[in-house]
Amino acid sequence: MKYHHGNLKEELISSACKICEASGHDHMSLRSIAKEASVSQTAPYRHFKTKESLLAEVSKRGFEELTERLAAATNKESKATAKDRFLEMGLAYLEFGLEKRKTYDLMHSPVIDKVEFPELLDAATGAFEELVQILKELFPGISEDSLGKKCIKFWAMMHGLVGLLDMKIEPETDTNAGSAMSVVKDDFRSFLEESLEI
Amino acid sequence: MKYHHGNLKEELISSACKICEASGHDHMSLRSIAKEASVSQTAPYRHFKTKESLLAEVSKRGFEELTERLAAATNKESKATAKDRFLEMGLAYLEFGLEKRKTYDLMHSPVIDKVEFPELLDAATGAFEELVQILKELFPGISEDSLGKKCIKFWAMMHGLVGLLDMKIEPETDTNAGSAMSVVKDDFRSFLEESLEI
DNA sequence: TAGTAATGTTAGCAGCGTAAACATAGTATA
DNA sequence: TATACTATGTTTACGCTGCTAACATTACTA
Repeated sequence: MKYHHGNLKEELISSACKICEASGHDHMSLRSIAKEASVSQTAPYRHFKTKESLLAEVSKRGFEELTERLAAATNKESKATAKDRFLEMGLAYLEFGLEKRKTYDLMHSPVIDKVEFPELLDAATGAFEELVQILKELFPGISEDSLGKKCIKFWAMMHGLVGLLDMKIEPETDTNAGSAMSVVKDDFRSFLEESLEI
Repeated sequence: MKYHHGNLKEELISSACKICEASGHDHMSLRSIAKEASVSQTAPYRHFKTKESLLAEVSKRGFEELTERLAAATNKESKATAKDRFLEMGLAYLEFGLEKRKTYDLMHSPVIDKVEFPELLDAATGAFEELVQILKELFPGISEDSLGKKCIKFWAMMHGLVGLLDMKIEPETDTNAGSAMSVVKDDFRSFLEESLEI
């Protein structure tokens, strides 16, 4: 029986990330995470005060990856116009949300109180900041007030869109031409371009 | 010991609704619901196949109430213009989301798979239909395609807004003038009016 | 009035988060 | 180098959970 794993904390987090994306955060048990890391059921308590704090770490990693993706999409090094990079960012957000659906759910789940985990709040805010920056670039000299409104509208829309796209609520128009899935997938760029008018 | 409660199913649902709004859906236990209804721990199983199906019923009631509120806000009997009634609807949506925050979370939680509960999906779609109707009225002769886009954008934005307003992610601009809370509470109507341009 | 279906209870399972007590290993100090 | 201390693992156990099975009571129906 060998004690001292060496890098257990990190391995627990990555096990947790794996299980989260595979089964969803409400099917994650501390015991199954420990098992995945080949360690006793209570070992995680040497590295995390509660289960919630481990989930918070998973959520934080999610926001960090999202931030990276958004930053890459709006990369100033690119020769693309600010508008094009803005559109890329919107696409990147949606892609992350749909690709890492269950992690995205955890990130937005009320199960984890962000107030209790300042680092998680920072990570979430960091992702939001990417939007703030590109919109500042798109609308130079914009007032703080207008900028705030634009950010909120766009962020909220993107967040809501992920939910709709995943069929949590599927709209129903007469011809079903308005299916969220079809509308956005068919012409996401024009959809986003129009959104700039918000 | 008196058997046969008489109206247990309904009482379980209302107990569940009460506990949900009080503690949040992840702190609801079947046992606490049964206790609230002064009945044994396994009694609910005579009326609900699983805990999830009871939660689905709570969620369904939530969508029904939301639908009622949206319908009341856009009431055609009213002498207000279509635009005003549209704004009222937006306000009603936000009010519901913030007022019944925990129920709203359950309604949008992935814990309940709407595909497994067609009646829940119907209830959710019913709420969405209220938006479709008022937008049709606002934009007579609009194409199905455009209508679909408008609906999706608006619905997504409102949903995202509820999340932002509840500080799940609080935006951070230089002066904090862009706080979701302040932006929307200060001038919700103008915020929504601009949204019509989407 | 007898038989059956509906609806309640009790007992008990396995899985959960977590705390307490104990075991081992690595590190700092005498 | 010996010893104490700290970090990090295990074992055991508690109360709570969703759920099943077996049983009890009441309501309905032939």
